[in-house]
Amino acid sequence: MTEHVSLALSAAERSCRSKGLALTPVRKRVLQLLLESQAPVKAYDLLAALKPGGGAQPPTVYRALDFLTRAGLVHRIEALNAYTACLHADGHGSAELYICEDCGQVEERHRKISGEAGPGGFLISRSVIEHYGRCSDCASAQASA
Amino acid sequence: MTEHVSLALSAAERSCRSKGLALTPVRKRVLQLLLESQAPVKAYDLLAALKPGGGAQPPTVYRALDFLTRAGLVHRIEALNAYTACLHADGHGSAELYICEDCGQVEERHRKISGEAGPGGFLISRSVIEHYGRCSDCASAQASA
DNA sequence: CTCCGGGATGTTATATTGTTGCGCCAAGGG
DNA sequence: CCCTTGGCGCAACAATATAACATCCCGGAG
Ligand SMILES: [Zn+2]
Ligand SMILES: [Zn+2]
Ligand SMILES: [Zn+2]
Ligand SMILES: [Zn+2]
Repeated sequence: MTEHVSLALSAAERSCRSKGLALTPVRKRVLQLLLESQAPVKAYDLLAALKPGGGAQPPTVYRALDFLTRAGLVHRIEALNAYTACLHADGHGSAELYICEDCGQVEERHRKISGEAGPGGFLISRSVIEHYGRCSDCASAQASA
Repeated sequence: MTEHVSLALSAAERSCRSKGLALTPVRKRVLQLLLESQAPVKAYDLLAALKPGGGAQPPTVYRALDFLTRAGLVHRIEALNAYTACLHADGHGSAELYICEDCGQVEERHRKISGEAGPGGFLISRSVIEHYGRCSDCASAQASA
C-alpha cells in the first residue's frame, strides 16, 4: 500500500470516529480500492476486486458506497456510473469534478455547501457538477503528437 | 396537443431541416412526449408510451433519444437517468439545469459551449451541471404549510 | 447474566437501465 | 438497375441497482 493511501485511510478513520460512524472492514476495503485507483471505479469492478476474500454480492458494495458517500469520503460520478475517493479526506459535502476523458484522472474543487439560490428563487440543496475534457498532461501529450 | 407543444415541434422540424437532420416520426413522437410532460421522463416510460402504436423495443427509444440529444433538442439528466425536452427549441449545446425535487419541474439556463479552461490547464469539452432543490412555487407552498 | 434492539452484513432474487448484432427496407446517386 | 446509406424492427443480452429477508454481533437495560 503506498504512502498516500494509508495516510488517507487513517484520516478517514479519524473522521469517522469523530462523527460516531463505523468504518468497518468492508467499508474500509472499498475505500482503499478507490484510493488505489488512478481513475474512477465502477461498482461491479469493486465487487470483483472484493470477491477473492469472500464472495461479495452487489448489496455489499452498494451499501459500502452509500455509507462512504454519505460520510463525504467518496464521490459518485453521475455521468459515468462510477465512484472516486474524495481528495480531501475530511469530507466536505459537494464537489466540482474535472474528469479527463483520456487518462481518467479526476481533479476536484470544493463547492460551497447548498443553500444557494438559483434563478427565479430556486433554492438549491445539492448540485452535480462534472466537467469532461483533457487534463493538462494529456492535452500537451496530444499537442506534441 | 397544447399550443406550446405544437409550436416547439414545428420549431424542431425547422431546426432539423436546416441542419440536414431527419426528424422522423418516431423521433418526433418521442420529442412530443417529452414536451408534453411537466417533469423528466425515463426511457422505459417513453417506451411504454410508444407501445400502443406498435410494439417498440428499447433500441427504438434509445436511438431516438440519442438523436434528439445530439440535435440539442433534448437533455439527459444524469443523476436521474431521465430526459427532458430542451426549453430552447433551437438547440444550444450544453445546459445548466435546476430540477425541483418536489414537483419535478425543470428550469434551464444556457451554458457557454465548452472550450473553457478549468484548474491547472484542464480543457473542458463538456459539462454536466444539475442543481437539485425546490422551485420558488414549491418553496413558498412549503413555507405556508 | 440474560435478553433485547439496532446496526451491519450475508443471501437470494428481482428490478431497472442500456447495448449489441443482425436483417430489412426505402430513399437517393451512379 | 445496383449499390450504398441511414433508419428502424427484432431478439437477445449486458450492466447497474434495489428489495426482501435471514443472520450475526455487540452494547445496554433489566
Ligand atoms: Zn471531495
Ligand atoms: Zn489526462
Ligand atoms: Zn436546452
Ligand atoms: Zn417545484
